[in-house]
Amino acid sequence: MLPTIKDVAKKAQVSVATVSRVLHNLPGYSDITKQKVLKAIEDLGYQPNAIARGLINKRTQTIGVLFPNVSSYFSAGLLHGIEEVANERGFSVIVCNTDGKRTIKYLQVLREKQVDGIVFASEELKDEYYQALTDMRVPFVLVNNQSHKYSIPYIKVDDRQASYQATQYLIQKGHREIAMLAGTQSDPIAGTPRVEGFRQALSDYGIAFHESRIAYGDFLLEGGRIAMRRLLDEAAPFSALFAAGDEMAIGAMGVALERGLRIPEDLSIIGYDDLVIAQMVFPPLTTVHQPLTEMGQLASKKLITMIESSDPVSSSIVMHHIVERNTVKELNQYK
Amino acid sequence: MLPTIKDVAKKAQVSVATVSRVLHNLPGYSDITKQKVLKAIEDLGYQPNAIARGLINKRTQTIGVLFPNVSSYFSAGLLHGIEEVANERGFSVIVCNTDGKRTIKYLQVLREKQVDGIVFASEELKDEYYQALTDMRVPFVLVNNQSHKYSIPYIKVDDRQASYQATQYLIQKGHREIAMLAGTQSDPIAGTPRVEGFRQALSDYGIAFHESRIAYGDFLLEGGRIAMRRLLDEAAPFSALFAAGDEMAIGAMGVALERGLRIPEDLSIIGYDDLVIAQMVFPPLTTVHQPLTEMGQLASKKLITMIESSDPVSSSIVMHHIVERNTVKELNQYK
DNA sequence: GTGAAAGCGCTAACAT
DNA sequence: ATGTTAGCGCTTTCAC
Repeated sequence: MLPTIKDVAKKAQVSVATVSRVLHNLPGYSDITKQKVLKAIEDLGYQPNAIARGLINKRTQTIGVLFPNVSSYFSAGLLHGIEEVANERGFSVIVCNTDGKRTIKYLQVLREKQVDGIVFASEELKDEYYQALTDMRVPFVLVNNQSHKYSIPYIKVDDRQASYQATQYLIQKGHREIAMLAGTQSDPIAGTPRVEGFRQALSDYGIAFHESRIAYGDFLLEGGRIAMRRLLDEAAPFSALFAAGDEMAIGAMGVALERGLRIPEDLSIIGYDDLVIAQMVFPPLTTVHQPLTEMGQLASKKLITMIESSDPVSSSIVMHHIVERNTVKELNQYK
Repeated sequence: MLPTIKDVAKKAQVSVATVSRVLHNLPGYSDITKQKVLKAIEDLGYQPNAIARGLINKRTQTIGVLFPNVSSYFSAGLLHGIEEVANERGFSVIVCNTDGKRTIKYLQVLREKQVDGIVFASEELKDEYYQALTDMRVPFVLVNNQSHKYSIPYIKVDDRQASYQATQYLIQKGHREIAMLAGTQSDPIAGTPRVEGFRQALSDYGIAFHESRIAYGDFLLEGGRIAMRRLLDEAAPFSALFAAGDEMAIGAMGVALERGLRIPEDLSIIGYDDLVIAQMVFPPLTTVHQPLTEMGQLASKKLITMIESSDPVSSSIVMHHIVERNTVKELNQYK
């Protein structure tokens, strides 16, 4: 049995109340008692029981984080940031991999475990989830994700604008025949807005939009490969490609290379996300950087602010930027 | 305030003991009371408080996982497996990013939070950690890591053998001039054993070992790049390279490509780990597969077995295997 | 300056 | 079949 506060009290020959006082640096004991207590704690190797504390304080100093897929690079980056500031502020984090179907179940678990707040990442906030979340009466924030229906603090980049700029970047490098590898068509967060940004940029620069030059993937490597083949086989020729996710961009690079296309000489590619792999592939991928760690940090900060002060916090649109590496060629005619 | 068992009892007009009984499907109540209780639970939206439960049961149904770096691909894969089976068995997981220096602090937190067990991943088990761990009196397992001093269940691949086989694979493809990109020289887990396997294979096949043909990196991309340049500049020429980690292998690929070497035509490369990126680079990397998810699953299974039965469990050497992709060329003279 | 005691939400032994 | 009660380890009010 681990030593409890009672053991300490007995050993120091004081009451548990006094032990508790010195534990919390509250006033009300002589210096000599303090020493006795400290010594007893030391001798016994006593450490307070956070469970018992939590029962009284109604605070567990624990937050829950829900991801659809913990092992994606994306989640890993966010988690890193979330865990970092949570830790600094004295909170632990319970990770939950919803796999897109265990969300409700996990919310229940988190409620039973009495977490003090929740980070809800990369998944659409369905009504059902919203309901469960508000029922628990703890604050929560959305990451890489936003709700139009409810006003919940969120942290994300402006997908539409980032896509616009990625497209614009290609245009400014002299490209006019540009194809797009879009994400899941139905995805209201990372799907539609990125396509809109792309189309808007083309339109603003007076470039006709060819429906054939857009193919839909699922953000994953293999989906990117398949969509890329379709593009290469069926679309009007293009000199540049905007992929709405790095994995897809990398899949596309592979397909292009297999077909003997050199990158960027024969085909320019710009990705989206700036996953760590973007700098590992050859040639290194030019892409839109999303500050994942920072987003995670912000999420924790906002959440903990809400937990500790219960006053409302604002949402954040974090800055993306284009990281120029070696997959986009400047076309001669513009030089 | 969330409803408590008392609220349910009052509403159902029974005692809390009865509510507790139906909650746990224990015998001792009529069907009619059961209905009343169930209805009250439903109406109130009651969910039990796991903190209060934990205080009594001395079980929190929570495990802690310590990683030196949560956001590495490596940890992400392990975490995935760990979380998956933990969840199936009714446990939550608290992640801790030790960053190589917060280990002791985290162990303290996990103790205070009364976790039921701990997965200690990818970090050397120093005496100090061992001490803290045993002091908490909860079971723990080691992943990708092992202790020679203490007998703690661990899960890992046989690094020495895997390296031997990777080297052997190159030899069997006809290569005799083989260089190695090793990991951190002092790393007793993933460093030394891999070098030993490499040397042993060369020796067994009667190939002389050139000290110049081995360069040390740090398992990371950039370290791999630097070491590769050194190899290319200073080592006796070689037709094949064994990199003790995929990130380093990919860094080496980039350097080779930059120098105009074609892979695998001019240089064959085999990696180690089979991180998801291995299949994303071009050409796809031949490498030694480590079943990360499976290792994570095993870790959870063993740990939970220890928690629930407190009888000892064995260690596991999990199977690696070589995944043949396109970075190793079969040399003509052997055809 | 210090202690006794109530109680957080729940379980389990003991009554009835 | 159902209720009463004593804690689990801690915090905190109230006495002294």
